[in-house]
Amino acid sequence: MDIVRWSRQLIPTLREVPQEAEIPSHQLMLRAGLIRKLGAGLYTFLPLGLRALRKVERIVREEMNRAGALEILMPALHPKEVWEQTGRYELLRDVMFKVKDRQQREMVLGPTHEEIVTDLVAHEVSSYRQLPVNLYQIQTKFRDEIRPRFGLMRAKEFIMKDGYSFDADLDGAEKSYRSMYEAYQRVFQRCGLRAKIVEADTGAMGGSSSHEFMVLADSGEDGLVECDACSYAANLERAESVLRSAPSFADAEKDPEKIATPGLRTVEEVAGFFQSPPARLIKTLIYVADGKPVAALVPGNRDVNEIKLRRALGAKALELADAATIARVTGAPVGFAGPVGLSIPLVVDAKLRGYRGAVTGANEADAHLRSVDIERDVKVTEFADISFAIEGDGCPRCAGTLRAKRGVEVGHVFKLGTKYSEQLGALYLGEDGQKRPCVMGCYGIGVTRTLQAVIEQSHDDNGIIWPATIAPAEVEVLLINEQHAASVETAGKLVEGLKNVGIEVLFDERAERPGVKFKDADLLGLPLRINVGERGLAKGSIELRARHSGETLVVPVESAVETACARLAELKRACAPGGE
RNA sequence: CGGGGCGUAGCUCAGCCUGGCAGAGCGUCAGCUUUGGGAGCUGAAAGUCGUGGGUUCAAAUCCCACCGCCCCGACCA
Repeated sequence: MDIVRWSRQLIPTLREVPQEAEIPSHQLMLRAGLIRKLGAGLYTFLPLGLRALRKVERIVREEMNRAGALEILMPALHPKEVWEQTGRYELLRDVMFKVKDRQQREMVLGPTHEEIVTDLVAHEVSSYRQLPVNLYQIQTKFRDEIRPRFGLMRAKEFIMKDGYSFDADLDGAEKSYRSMYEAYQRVFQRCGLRAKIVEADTGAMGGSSSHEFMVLADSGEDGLVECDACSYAANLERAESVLRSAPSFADAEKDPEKIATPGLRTVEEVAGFFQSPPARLIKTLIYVADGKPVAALVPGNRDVNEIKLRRALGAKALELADAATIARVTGAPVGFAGPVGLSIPLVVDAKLRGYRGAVTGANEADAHLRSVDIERDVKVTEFADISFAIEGDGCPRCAGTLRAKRGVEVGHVFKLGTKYSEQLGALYLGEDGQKRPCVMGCYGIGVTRTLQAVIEQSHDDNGIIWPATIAPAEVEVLLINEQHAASVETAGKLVEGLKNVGIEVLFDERAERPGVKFKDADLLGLPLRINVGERGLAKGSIELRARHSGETLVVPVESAVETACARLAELKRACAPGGE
């Protein structure tokens, strides 16, 4: 273990909040001198930031190895052709950085590595005797994000642990998935993170199912719901929900009636006019799916979930229709579309089943219909779940109620099936002499994002509060007056003593005023701090202060190392996975 | 890509509306004083005012174009 002397380090702390940073974790990483920006989504790790990053990586490695995964390192630069084999060159076209070599060969900077690892396994694995195999790497990924933001949370270049399992059959793949799922729980616990596991959509990865590991935070980019009674939790992209009671509205028995609503287009305006809750309205949105117009109907208080809609339609391309298309299809300007009399397919949200007395557009400028009965008046092509769940919906698994939260996705595990192994020829010869594709899983951890998520979840007004397991150093020794000889001597001995028992020490021996050093110590947030000063030494003692609680112990100099050691062990235990 | 904001000293920002010597606080450097929660005094260094063009006797300030950064949205393993 080494000693970090503040005065000989590069720890450029900032008194003020940099203009570029919005959320606490980003501000604190900059202020504590952990990172610096080169450009949008591009960051340099300074020495202390790198130390913390390496600790996260070490935890990830240890848990991957424990679970039997094998570390490899693949290229970040890939020939374009590998990506064309699976069709993902097209699919991920916009997120990939593309470059050419001197011979004008087209290359991409890898945004992920399914194709590359599967190609490897296709060449090197040929028998069921070699399975299962689980390979991972910790490597820099490149994605041309539409909008990098929040520092390391969404960067153009970031470090990711990506792992891939290859099994002979579904049972084996299930076991591999389970084992990674459990390894991930351990990883995040050891990083001091509380990660919520949610059911997730598989997106461009493909595959059958997946779970995301979410760190709850208001600044999180993902919406999710969790049940207040059972363990159900899901990303909003995927979340199902139920209505506890069928809504009933006024005038349900009457026939549809056209009402003049001049200039009223939005749900709020129309709901206000009818003095009804937005839920009484039926929103009719015109989409173009694979070139053909369709109408999607959802309750007025909900939004269309385009992922669900695309799945319901089985469409490859899906986008909102433009104003001209809407006018052609509905005969009315934007804002007055309704389902009655439309001749295009109508996909109706399942939550609209039994809707009576609803208000819809009349397919005519400045007019709406009231007393619409979805079953009686609308030619429903298909009922399907195509809307987002919202706070207060019923849980699909129990009698509980769903709560809406936001989270940062720090890990994602997928069951991939045989999509990649078939396309890239990752086949093995079974016991029976038959060739079969490997059943795959893939598993990602955003390493740099995880580091920042820890800070987002663990800080106060004064600065970072590092979990003991990933702090850039474990104990800060703060020399209050560097001109007081006895203090200097004692601090020096303590630093040596801590080092000798294997503790990582940051020694703040700068010629700064005490206040400056105290403020910097809180900002940087190492778990324990030892203040060595004249006042304490007069009584033969130092102060041992815990960053997370602010609790300060007065400890005799002789037992300072021992006490610090014991305290640190406690703090580390708090991050240990259950049962250890 | 659409909408909004910003770009002046290392950092945070004022000055711009109403054109006329480029400023403050913090930081840095030197000296003195001070030493338990971002000290005090004295002095100093430090800016092509994002870039280019235009208007004007004169542009940080007005106009045009471009670049960069941040936020919201769309999008996203």
